[in-house]
Amino acid sequence: MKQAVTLKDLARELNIATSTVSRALKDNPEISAVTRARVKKLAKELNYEPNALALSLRHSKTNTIGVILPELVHFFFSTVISGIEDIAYSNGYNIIICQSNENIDREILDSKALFNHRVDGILACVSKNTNHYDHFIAIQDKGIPIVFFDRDVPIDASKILSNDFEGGYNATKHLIESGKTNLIHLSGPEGLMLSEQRTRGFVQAHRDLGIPFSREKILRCGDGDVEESFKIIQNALQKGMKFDGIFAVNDIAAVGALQALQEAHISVPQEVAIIGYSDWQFSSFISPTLTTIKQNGNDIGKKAAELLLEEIHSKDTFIEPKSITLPTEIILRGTTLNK
Amino acid sequence: MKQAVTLKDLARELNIATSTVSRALKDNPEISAVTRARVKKLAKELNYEPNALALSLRHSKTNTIGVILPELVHFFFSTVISGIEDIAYSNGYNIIICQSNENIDREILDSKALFNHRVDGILACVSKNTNHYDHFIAIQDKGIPIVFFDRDVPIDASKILSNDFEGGYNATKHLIESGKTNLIHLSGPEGLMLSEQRTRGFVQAHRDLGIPFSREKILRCGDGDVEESFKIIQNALQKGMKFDGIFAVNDIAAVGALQALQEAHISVPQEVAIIGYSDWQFSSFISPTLTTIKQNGNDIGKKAAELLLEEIHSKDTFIEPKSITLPTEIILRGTTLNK
DNA sequence: TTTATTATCGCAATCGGTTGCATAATCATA
DNA sequence: TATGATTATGCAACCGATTGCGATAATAAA
Repeated sequence: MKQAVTLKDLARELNIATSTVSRALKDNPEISAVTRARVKKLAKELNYEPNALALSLRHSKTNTIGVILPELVHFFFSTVISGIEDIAYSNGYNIIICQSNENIDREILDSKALFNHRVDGILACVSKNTNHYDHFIAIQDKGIPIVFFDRDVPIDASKILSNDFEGGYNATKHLIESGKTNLIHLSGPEGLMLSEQRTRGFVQAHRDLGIPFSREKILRCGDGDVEESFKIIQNALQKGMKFDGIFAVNDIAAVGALQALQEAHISVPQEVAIIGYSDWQFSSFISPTLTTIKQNGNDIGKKAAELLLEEIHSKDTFIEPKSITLPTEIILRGTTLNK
Repeated sequence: MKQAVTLKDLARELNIATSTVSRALKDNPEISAVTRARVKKLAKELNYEPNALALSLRHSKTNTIGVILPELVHFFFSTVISGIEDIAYSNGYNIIICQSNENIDREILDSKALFNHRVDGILACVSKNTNHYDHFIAIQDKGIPIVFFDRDVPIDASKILSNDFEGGYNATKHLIESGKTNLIHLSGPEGLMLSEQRTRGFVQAHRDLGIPFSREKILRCGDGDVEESFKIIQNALQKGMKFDGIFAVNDIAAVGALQALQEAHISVPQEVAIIGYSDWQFSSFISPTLTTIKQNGNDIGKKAAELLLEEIHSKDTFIEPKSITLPTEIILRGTTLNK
């Protein structure tokens, strides 16, 4: 099987030193124009491409950033990746993507693999069940910057977060201002700061707007699939629970709730309004269309990548970690709008 | 800033040669038990991790496979990736994912980047507008195996395809057997073999079942967003075009069609039935739920990765390219079932 | 003609590991 | 005691590039 062409191959062919070839290819003025031309011609003929591994080893720089995230299949994350790619590519960086499948063990393996590949930096969104952070701290200690996004972590590092409190607050406020005052909340997994913030927003909006609130209005919905929230709402209805509005921790949970309501012949939004979170792709397809809180994933990805590159480029001088919280936006659609 | 620990660091600390350290860490019996223990102890203390770059360079093996695909945001592709990951990880390989954004120029850059990183092999799904293949052939010539998936290409290489002809055929047959005999087809981009196969299936089913067919039943729908097919169907209705069934090249196009019909107060599936393709995540959420052709992305990813690994492991001995076509499955739902 | 100055190019170390071979030390055997 | 076998370790080349420094030859200046 053919092997890739190396500098040495070119040098042997032209009967000159590899160092000369190297310099010629990068237009070093110390090499005569004649030699430069000869080298370049042969390089083109043989389709020479430099070995990035060797370069990385030499320069201790891979021009690669690693990305760890829970699941690719989430629409939000795929928009984050697009944002990351935009910034990375335009700065000459490649990216390696790992998905942890919401599993801390996989996350640990991934982080180790990225370190072993000597990525120049890491962008990470921790898994739902990540409850210790040694694997990230160990990498930071080796001098590799990490920027966390979307999900907050108790680590001294830069973070790009979405304002989940505000999102939860505005979602709830919108429901209340639409005339719904008996709300329930499908909350996310316990311990995931992002979902706790949304819940906090839900509670605070009740207080600020003078709506009574009790703890049993919060229904835990941690798995994040349609079936789970479907059953939870179905169950609530069977128990005779009364409510006229639902704030779901994400659009998937909102869809499950919607289906349960439709099956029970409860009209949406007339009898019960629903608001989701994250503006998944399907949310504008379904019927009625789903009101939701949009996090701009693309922006989050871009900001996170920019921040990381900044830290990479000033590796020696210590940089104070920044924490940026991006605003959310409410997308009004059919599940809360009564036309 | 701290630097990563190297073999040399360990050797200096222990006052022995790096080669001894290297051997000790991998339990080489030529090294005395005492030394081995000392080395391992220090390695653990300093949190030594081998530099994958150096290893790769030395062995001319990165244990990494590159993946090129059009867009991550497609549900189908994210399932393919999961399949690839399963196989890759369990065989000790990492993956680098690049998305071409359906753009051949980006695809060329990606393929070059992957080659420069000396991935051991590449899994590729070409972009819609890829019309020449030199960039892939150049890489093959350098001895790096490539396996293509989902979209067929005129290259001598292994391929894992989905049986798009069969899918189109069965979709059409299902519509006809449901009593719909005046069908239109929202077809995919011209030149994309996969969409042409689906169209071929559409035509052949008409022939086999004795249903008259004319070319104007095929409406080109190349962009693949909801708005496009929405307008196409809206336009067709305004022109007074008659039809009682739609076979869409994918679920996104099917949703656009559904919306156009609903806006025109045409009942689905009673007046017009719809069938999509690929079983996107949202297809079971929308109302009515969408009948579709399912391609098992996970299987495609797994098979493709398995085939690639096979070729990687027998790099020297020539391997005859295999072409595997996986069957599709029809998922019956609301847009064709009249309960 | 001799010395100084350039213009070109090669040597060799380096990045962080691996590995064939040589070497030194220890031990057993005749 | 000398020899051979065994054990434990080090030396140095190598993977594919880069780069400081030195070498050589050609040219210019004195």
